[in-house]
Amino acid sequence: MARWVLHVDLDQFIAAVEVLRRPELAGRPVIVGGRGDPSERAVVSTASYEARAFGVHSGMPLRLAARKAPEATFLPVDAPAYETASAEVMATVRAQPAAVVQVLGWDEAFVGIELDGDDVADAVAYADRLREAVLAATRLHCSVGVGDTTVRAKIATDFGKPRGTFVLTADNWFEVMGERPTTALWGVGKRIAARLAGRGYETVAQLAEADEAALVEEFGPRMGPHYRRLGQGLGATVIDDTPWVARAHGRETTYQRDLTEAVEVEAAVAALADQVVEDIRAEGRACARVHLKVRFAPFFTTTRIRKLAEPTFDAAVIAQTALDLLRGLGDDRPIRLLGVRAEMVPPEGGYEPPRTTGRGGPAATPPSD
DNA sequence: TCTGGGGTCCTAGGACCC
DNA sequence: TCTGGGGTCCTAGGACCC
Ligand SMILES: Nc1ccn([C@H]2C[C@H](O)[C@@H](COP(=O)(O)OP(=O)(O)OP(=O)(O)O)O2)c(=O)n1
Ligand SMILES: [Mg+2]
Ligand SMILES: [Mg+2]
Repeated sequence: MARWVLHVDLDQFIAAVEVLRRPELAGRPVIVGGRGDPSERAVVSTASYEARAFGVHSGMPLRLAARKAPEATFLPVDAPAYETASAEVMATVRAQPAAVVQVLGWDEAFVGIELDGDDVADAVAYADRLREAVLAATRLHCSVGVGDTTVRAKIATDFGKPRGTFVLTADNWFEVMGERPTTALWGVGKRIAARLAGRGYETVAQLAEADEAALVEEFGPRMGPHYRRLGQGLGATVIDDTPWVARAHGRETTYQRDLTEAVEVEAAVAALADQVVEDIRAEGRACARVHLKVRFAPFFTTTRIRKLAEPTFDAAVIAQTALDLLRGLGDDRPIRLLGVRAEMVPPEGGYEPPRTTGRGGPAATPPSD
C-alpha cells in the first residue's frame, strides 16, 4: 500500500476558458485582465502561452503587456464563467476512484490516493487518467504533479506543464530542486528569498541544510524551521478534505479616475459594502470586523480594521464603519482605490482545521503546531 | 509600464489583567 | 512600593499565492 499526493492545475486556466467560447482565438496570444482595455489601470490576470512567449505574465500592467504583445487579444475578467468551469473541473476530480480532494483555488487541487503496491508507475497512470477525465469533461487541459508530500506534488506540477505529468519525491528532490533558487519553492517569494540570501542561503539545497538557529533568529520560532522543511520538500503526506470555511469576503476597486469629492467616496464605500453583504449573507455568517483599504495617489496603500460591538449583516453599518476608519486617517489626498472587507464571525468551535494549507497563506501546512 | 482583485496567515507591540 | 512575567485581546503591517 502506498500513499501518493497528486496536484492538479489547469493550463492557462482563464485564458483557456475564454478560448473555449471563442474558438477563433485558439493558438493566438490572449491576455485576460481588468476590463479588457489595455489603456486602463489594470494588470494581466493570465496570458495564454502564445502571449507568454512575448514576456507577458500574470501581474504585469496591461499597458506594458500591450507594448510587448501588440497583436494580442485583450479580454475582460469574467469571474462567474471561471467559477462555473472550476466547479465542473472539481466535480471531475472528485469523481476519480477513492480520491480525497482538497481544492486550493479556482484551478487547482490536491488529490490524495492510496494504491496497492508502491510502483510509482501506477500513480502516474492514475494521474494521466485524471488529466484525460478533466479534458473529456471540460475540454480543458491540465497538468498533474505526483509526489510523496504536498510540497513536492505542488512543485512537480510546474515541471509537468503543459499537458503533462511529473514525479517529484524524496528520490529526486535534490537532483531536481537542489540548485534552484529558493523562490522556486511554494511560499518563498522575493522578500523571503532576499532575507535568506542575506544569511547565505541562495539555493534550495542550502536552505535544506541551513542552521536552524539562524533561521529562528531571522524568521521566528515558527517560520524559521518551516522554511527549512520547505527546502527539504517536506509537507503533509495525507490530504484533508474537510470543506473550506471562508474567513472573510471583500470587494475593492481601483478607480480609473481618482476620487476627490466626499460624496463620491461615500457612494463608493456604500456600493462596496452592499456587495460584501451579498457575499456574507450567502455564507450566512455576520461581519465581526470591518477592514477598510485605501490607496491614496500616487501609490500609498493602507488598511484599517475595526471590530464591531455587535456582528452585523447591515450594509449601512459596515459602510459607516468603513467611512469612519477612512476619516480617522485624516488624509485628503485623491483616492485611487477603496476596499471594504468583512471578516466573518468564526463558526462554533473556531475554524476547522485550524490554519491548514494553501489559500495563499504561508504555503503547505504552515507551522500551526 | 506604473502598478487588479480575490484571498490567507504570521509577527509584533500596546493595552489590560492577574 | 517597585518590578517582572505571562496570557489574551486588539490593531497595523508584511508576505505570499491564484
Ligand atoms: N496573479 C494572478 C495569478 C493567477 N490568477 C488567476 C488567473 C489564472 O488563470 C488562474 C490560475 O492561476 P495559475 O497560477 O494556475 O495560472 P494559469 O492557470 O493561468 O497558468 P498555468 O498554466 O501556468 O497554471 O488564477 C490571477 O488572477 N492573478
Ligand atoms: Mg493553472
Ligand atoms: Mg493554479
